[in-house]
Amino acid sequence: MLWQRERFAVVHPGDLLVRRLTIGTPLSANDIAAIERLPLTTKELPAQAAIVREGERPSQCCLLVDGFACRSKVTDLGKRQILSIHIPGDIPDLQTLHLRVMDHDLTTLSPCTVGFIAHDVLRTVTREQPLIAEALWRETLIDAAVFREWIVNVGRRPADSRMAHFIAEVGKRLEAIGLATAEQYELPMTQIDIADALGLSPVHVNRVIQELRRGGVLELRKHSVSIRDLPRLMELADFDDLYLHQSPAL
Amino acid sequence: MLWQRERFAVVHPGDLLVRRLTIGTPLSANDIAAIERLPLTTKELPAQAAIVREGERPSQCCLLVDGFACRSKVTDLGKRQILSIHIPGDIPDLQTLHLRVMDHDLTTLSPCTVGFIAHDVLRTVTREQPLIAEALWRETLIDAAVFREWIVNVGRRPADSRMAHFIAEVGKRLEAIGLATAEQYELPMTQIDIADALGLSPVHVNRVIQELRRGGVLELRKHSVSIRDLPRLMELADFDDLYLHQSPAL
DNA sequence: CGTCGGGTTGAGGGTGATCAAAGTTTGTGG
DNA sequence: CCACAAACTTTGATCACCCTCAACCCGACG
Repeated sequence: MLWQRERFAVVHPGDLLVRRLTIGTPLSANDIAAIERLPLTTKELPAQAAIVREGERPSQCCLLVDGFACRSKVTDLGKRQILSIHIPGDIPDLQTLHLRVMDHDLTTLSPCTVGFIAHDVLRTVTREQPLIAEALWRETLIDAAVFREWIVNVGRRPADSRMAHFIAEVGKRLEAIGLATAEQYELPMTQIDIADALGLSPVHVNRVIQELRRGGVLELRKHSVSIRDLPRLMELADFDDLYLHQSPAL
Repeated sequence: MLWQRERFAVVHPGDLLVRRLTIGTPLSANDIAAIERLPLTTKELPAQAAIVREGERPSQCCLLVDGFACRSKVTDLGKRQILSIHIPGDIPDLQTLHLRVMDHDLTTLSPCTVGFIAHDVLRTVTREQPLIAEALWRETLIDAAVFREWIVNVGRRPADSRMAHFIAEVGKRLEAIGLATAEQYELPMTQIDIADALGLSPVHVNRVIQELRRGGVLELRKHSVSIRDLPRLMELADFDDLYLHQSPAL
């Protein structure tokens, strides 16, 4: 992943945020300037590091500048469920701005660069510039739309379809930020992680991957995804990218 | 449900909204007045009526004044997944304020009274009074928190536990608005609906209900839930109400 | 009284879980 | 650079949870 870190090192984290927010909401020059002025302290984290944990009351939000992270919960029986995957440009704990206590964990999947923005600064800006508030609000709404699709995925799709949907979603989102082509991307997750994201056992995930490989749909080897037959994948996945709301709000 | 409709008929829908929003966010008298001034057109709907459908671009949000509703999606194989249950005081399509196109359906479960608030009015108010925006934003964040818990529920809990969790959640939320005691409430859902909410088959839902009944945990008969052993239910459900964020934001 | 939606029951099967062990890759320290 | 450990992947065998199909029952309602 080193190439990736270096690639993003040249991008100012504030720019990353501006680029992201202006996709959905038309911001004024004034708004954009305000976002760029946001004080941001960046930090490097190793893989598998906790960014925030369930029960904590953070006083800042985290902008993922580089690397992959995920949100997860653990049941009383010790089973882990991954709730979402996060990629550069995401603000995976934006909800802490208005929900004080974390109801789940946020963890890095790969080595990450994260930028932290203090809640009080963010709250001041959003109160003074309503369009910034709306742009951020919209981000959390897209988040929720993805959660909804995941409920459908784990609730109603068979394992192969579930897997295909997951691969399609992550690919689509990486493509939107220029980190993937339609058929090839890096995914720093073990089969155990994928199992936790899909609500399956690791053993079954392994078998599904092999089945998709044999079927010529996709290759999935050591953190690298290659889609061999995109139409088949999409059909198997029952994938409709509407829920990602990647086109502008208006 | 008639007693319920009459009960709520005396409450002005605007009050319902004020009461709900002030739980989480401290609003000024000015804010409260603005909310009460919001023009609201109410409408009566029968059970099983579509309020908004996937693909539509509504120009208003819907405040559920009385009755039950749910959000759902259908896969290409025709399987339905219910994404959330909504009770009086909820604004189940608040996300349409910033995400133009609906990515799922919103349907009544019982006869409902709904109040509609135009997007443009809502947008004006939220831009002028940031605390109202924050209060509404917070509502959508709690929504998302519930979605997350549902991912865990369908992804990682066995059928009986899943059922128990669902019953516990709805009870807890109804209790918060004074529509249920801890052990008794009305739930206008068929076993088919419950199956679609839990990602199970109707037949299996039936068997799980019987098992819980025999075990003395709960009764569930024709739209009426009676919890016989609340501690057992909670334990079985692995239920922690943290994710409902029912205590104030601050 | 007949119909219809919903609940209940039984039989049989399949998807995916669990358990266990053997490969394989990765990383680390000597 | 090699040796070793740890983490991850793969495979096989067995099992259970839950699904499907099909029939029947029941109460509500026209």
